[in-house]
Amino acid sequence: MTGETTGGTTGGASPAPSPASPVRILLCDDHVVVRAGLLALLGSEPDIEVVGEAGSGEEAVVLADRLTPDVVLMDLQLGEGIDGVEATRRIAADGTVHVLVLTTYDTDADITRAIEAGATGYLLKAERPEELFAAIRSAAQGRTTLSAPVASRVMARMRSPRPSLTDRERDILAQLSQGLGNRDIARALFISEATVKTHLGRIYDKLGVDTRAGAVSVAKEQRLLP
Amino acid sequence: MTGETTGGTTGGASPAPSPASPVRILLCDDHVVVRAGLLALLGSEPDIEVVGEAGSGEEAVVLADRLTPDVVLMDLQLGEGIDGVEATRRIAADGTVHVLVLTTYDTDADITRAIEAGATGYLLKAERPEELFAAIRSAAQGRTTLSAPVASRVMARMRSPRPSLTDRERDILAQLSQGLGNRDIARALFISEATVKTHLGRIYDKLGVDTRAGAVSVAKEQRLLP
DNA sequence: GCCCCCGTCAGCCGATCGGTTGATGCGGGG
DNA sequence: CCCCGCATCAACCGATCGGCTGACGGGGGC
Repeated sequence: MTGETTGGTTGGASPAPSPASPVRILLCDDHVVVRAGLLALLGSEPDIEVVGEAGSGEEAVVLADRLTPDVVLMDLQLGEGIDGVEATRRIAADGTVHVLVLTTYDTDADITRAIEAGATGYLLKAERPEELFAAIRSAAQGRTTLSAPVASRVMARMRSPRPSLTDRERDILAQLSQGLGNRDIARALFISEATVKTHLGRIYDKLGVDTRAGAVSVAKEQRLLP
Repeated sequence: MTGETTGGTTGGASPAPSPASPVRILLCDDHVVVRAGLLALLGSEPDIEVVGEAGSGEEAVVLADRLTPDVVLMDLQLGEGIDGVEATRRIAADGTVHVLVLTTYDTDADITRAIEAGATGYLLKAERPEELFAAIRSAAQGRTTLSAPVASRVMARMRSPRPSLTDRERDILAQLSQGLGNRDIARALFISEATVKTHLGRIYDKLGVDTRAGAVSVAKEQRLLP
């Protein structure tokens, strides 16, 4: 289906990102003031046009499908409902709409999850407006832009082996952060205590700790849990 | 010094919040887009004038002193330097400038710390613009406005005794969240293991948990730690 | 076909934790 | 002056944790 993704001078009928037709934007953020801010900021740029606003992930998915904007500006923290990563995944799934993540946090977990979900770029809200404009124009053409601190983290992550947990380890960690003991975790996940201990040991290794309290602390800090 | 705090029709020379002279606002937020958003949003209101912007707590304290705005719109999370609570404390100290907290989180700890620091109101960024305008006008006259969810939490807190920790308990909790064992915590704080255990027991009681992992989890969630 | 990763499980041991009871000293408010 | 909240410490006990070694099966990649 998708066929031609970008190219620069597609002779298509309607959505041709060129100096003639502005970049069409869909905003997604659960905070009214942030949406208003982006609206005002982007209003000053003649070649950028906001065609829609979404206050939730679900809304963004629907509007992205209906409006087919060039770029969706997506926050990762969306309060109720699906989070920004999931919304990004669904919107970016068919490859027609580019998602540019614009959020507050530059934690490893957020960045990698967003990129894995198919985000075209990752910017921080503290970024200078010029950077945002440039990133939007890049994203419209499918080019990736990362904030400087984000780029640093990505590079660092590429170098270091792997601080990523398996699905099962995340399950264990989730129970652990409820303060459950090994026996209770085992019961909750329908496995034996021995297995729980095995997983915990590996979690400690990966997070660089050696106690459950430390593991919970690191997990919360790196936002490895919902 | 302070003398007349508010009154409604002070015959003073310069700062008289009346329909004639607009409410003078100082913005404080470390995110450019948020400041831009507030600027745009408030620009639509004729009786509200933004007289300054600060990107850090320190800057806000200086500008509040120099510009003596009617209201400071203050975010609590400010990245580098002093946080919004500390900035609020310093600005609100002499009672001439009202601080209206406008932030993302409605956790108990944030709310109470902000109010204790002297904030005149507490709004969430997800609030409707009309609420924000109304709150600003109220704050200019020293009247308190709370977002609905914030008000609920405050009421709930008034009813329930006090999930607040003592200073020493917070010290213990901080060490605990580093994943330290009782012996290490004792050494770090120059007390005996027995004392650490005593404090921990009380912390468990107050947080409604019975393990160290659970305590760290609750502490992180309620933002009881820096 | 082999190997590696993932998830599962077992047993052992010393160290640590959580709960309990009880005691001391210091400071502030009634 | 007495009481209470806070911080400090002691000793004890059973339960739990963390580290270790070793094992098995299934799925994916080479």
